[in-house]
Amino acid sequence: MSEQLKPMHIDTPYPLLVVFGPTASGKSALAEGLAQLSNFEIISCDSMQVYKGMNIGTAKVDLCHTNAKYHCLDICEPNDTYSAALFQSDSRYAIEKISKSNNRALLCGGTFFYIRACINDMDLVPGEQKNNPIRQKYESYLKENGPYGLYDLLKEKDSLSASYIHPNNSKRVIRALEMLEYGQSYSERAQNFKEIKTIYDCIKIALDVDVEILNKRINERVDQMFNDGLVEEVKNLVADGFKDSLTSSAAIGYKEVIDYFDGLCTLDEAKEQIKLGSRRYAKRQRSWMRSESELEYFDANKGIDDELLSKIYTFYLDRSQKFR
RNA sequence: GGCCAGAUAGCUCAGUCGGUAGAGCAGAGGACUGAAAAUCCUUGUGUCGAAGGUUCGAUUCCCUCUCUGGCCA
Repeated sequence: MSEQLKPMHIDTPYPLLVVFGPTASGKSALAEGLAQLSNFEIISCDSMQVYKGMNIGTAKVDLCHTNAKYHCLDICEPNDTYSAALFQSDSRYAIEKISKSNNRALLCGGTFFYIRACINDMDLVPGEQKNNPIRQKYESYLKENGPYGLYDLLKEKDSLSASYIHPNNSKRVIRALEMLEYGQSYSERAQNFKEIKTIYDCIKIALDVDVEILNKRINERVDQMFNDGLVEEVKNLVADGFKDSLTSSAAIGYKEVIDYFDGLCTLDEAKEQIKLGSRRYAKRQRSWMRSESELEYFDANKGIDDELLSKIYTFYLDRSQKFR
């Protein structure tokens, strides 16, 4: 506990460049462009691009057609259960590696929670997703007593933590109960969420695209995914037992195609659902970005051109002086 | 041409035994510490198709018209 008082800091030869932006805003193109421009190595911060074989639907870069260095891509099987905690250690390991070769780390991806887990002074309480007897216990309690029954249990054991969580959010309620069994209280942490500092020197930027323009790009991108063979990709994954996975099969673009395979909707309906799901995802990302501190916004309505690239690169270099 | 059924929120539709209306979806805003592309919360005023009539009062009843389905010719 006393160690928590002084924030951890890890030195890197250059400050990290952290790129925020909703899905389809051009983050990947920006990262690729900057890697061509300077000695950046890219750490993908994306909860779905970590899985092998999920390429088209996650808009993953084609590693055969780039000489940029990427990390945290294709690091596990679709049936594995990856998590923020695993990403925390994987991404920090990548930063260490990049630093040793005296390159610059560029974090880029849509899973902002993963970015937070990486750069912030966040220690995560244990919690296996699979074969976890504690979770199984509370999940069956939920089944028997309903969300409010479960919530009452948390109120009994730790009323302060309960006050931070909505009764309907059973996933979080279970997690809070699980944390208690490890001697940790959700509330103790929740009180300090806003105060947590980064452990690296970071320069955070965000790509800004008008909603109407972004929605149009999302629609076009989804159409392109289908042209590129998304259905075939999902079919292959399903043949390998994809549907039993806990996390990866819930990805936008995948769950909808599975519904189509299961006869729950037409292919056109699946496509529309993917567009809708992507739009709503972008909305959640925008909401997250608004609460993210020290974000420098760049207009990306016209896409990623050389002008924007050099503008952002210059900004990064200028801001880097601050850390010297 | 005749008969029937519709026309209400961006969409699909409820409803008002006559006192100007509400759900789902979409949209908007938000939360987020080992599932995060997940999970969860908040948010519904619209010439109730148009004109006229009855009435203290009509989106609701009556009449005419327009449009959309369906059926019969």
